Amino acid sequence: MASSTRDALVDAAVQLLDEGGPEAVTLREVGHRAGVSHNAPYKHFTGKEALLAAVAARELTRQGAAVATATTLRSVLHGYVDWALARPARFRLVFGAWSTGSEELAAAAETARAALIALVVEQQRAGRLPDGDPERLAALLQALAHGAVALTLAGHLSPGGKGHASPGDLVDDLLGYLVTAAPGNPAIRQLFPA
Amino acid sequence: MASSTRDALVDAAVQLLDEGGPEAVTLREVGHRAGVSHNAPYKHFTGKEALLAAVAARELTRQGAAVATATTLRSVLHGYVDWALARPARFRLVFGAWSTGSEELAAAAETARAALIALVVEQQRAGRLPDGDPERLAALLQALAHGAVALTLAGHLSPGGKGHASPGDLVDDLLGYLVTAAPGNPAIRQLFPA
DNA sequence: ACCTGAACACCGTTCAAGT
DNA sequence: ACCTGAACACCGTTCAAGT
Repeated sequence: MASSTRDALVDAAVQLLDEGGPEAVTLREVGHRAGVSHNAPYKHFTGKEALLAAVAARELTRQGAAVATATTLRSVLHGYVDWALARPARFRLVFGAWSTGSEELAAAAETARAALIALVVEQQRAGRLPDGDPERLAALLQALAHGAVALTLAGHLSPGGKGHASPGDLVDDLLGYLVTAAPGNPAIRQLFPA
Repeated sequence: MASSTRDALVDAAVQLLDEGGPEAVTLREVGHRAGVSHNAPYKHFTGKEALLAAVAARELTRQGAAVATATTLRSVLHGYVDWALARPARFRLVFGAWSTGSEELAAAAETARAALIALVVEQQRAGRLPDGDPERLAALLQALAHGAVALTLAGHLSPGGKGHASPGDLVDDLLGYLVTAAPGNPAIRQLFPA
């Protein structure tokens, strides 16, 4: 209760972001929706970017928590894709260009990364993913999911209805190729016997 | 010579974009650097976004031409990554959120896509890539390269120096997995005989 | 400690006017 | 057809002042 104004400001900022994109997030309108004056935000945040960083950190923290509770690697990646497609403005904000690196945001990103790596290790032990540095394999998976969403949002992925590969499809494609190259594949086991 | 002012405006915009990011691109400074008044741009472009769209289209057109002249799939993807890392502001602009879709930009994207698909088809015929829809495979490759760059620029990829996988490394990783799953791999050929 | 109202500098855009 | 200068509305930020 001590600083409920701060939460109200972040809430208003998220609301405006979803409604009209980043240019709709003005400190004046944020303050108005939070029931305070147009420069009250400066009593809680250094400036506009610090407010947006708080929004991004909260969003990424929730996303990281969702990753931690997920059980399968595929569901994590599909959850990532679904979130980004449903809330494109939040997705762009979280991974946008920050002039000052918020440590809160970095911590949230690290949590999500760790959860993903744990799932990769688990799948590697089951022989369903290739061997090798799990961090690097996790980076490969996240990069593909991220890029597929980003290109889709930018309209640069299969503009026509022909080769209509959705981000979810591409995630499944990659997982399939990795399974093929995994030690659990009998053909691969023959090539590289234990 | 008819509209050299237009080119001067685009040149100035690119220069400002590289120097100080998108917020440094103000119509006033663009006009000043082009040697005209602060609202002369309105005689050549609908508004600021149209000017930025022209910048993006020119950049993507050049990128597409580079793809068309490249000989190997790997060199195309590494060229994409190197360009994005060297000119992050241009990369972000090209794939940013456009409220109005410039057809010039869309055409440039289509050209680059077609060149990439042609290279994929060629590699498939050589048995060095898995079979299947080449458009979809091209989308997979582009999505990975794009996502690896985007996460790196956002600082969300291997922040520590430990699992230091660069975008170029991830591109090579994916190509390696795809080669493993390709018909040219003897183990795979044994599983799926022609 | 938290908030307000006025004020400043800056920017995108419009308009009347010039050649 | 292309350009200029003034003007308008809007926004981020600062400041003096209030409780």
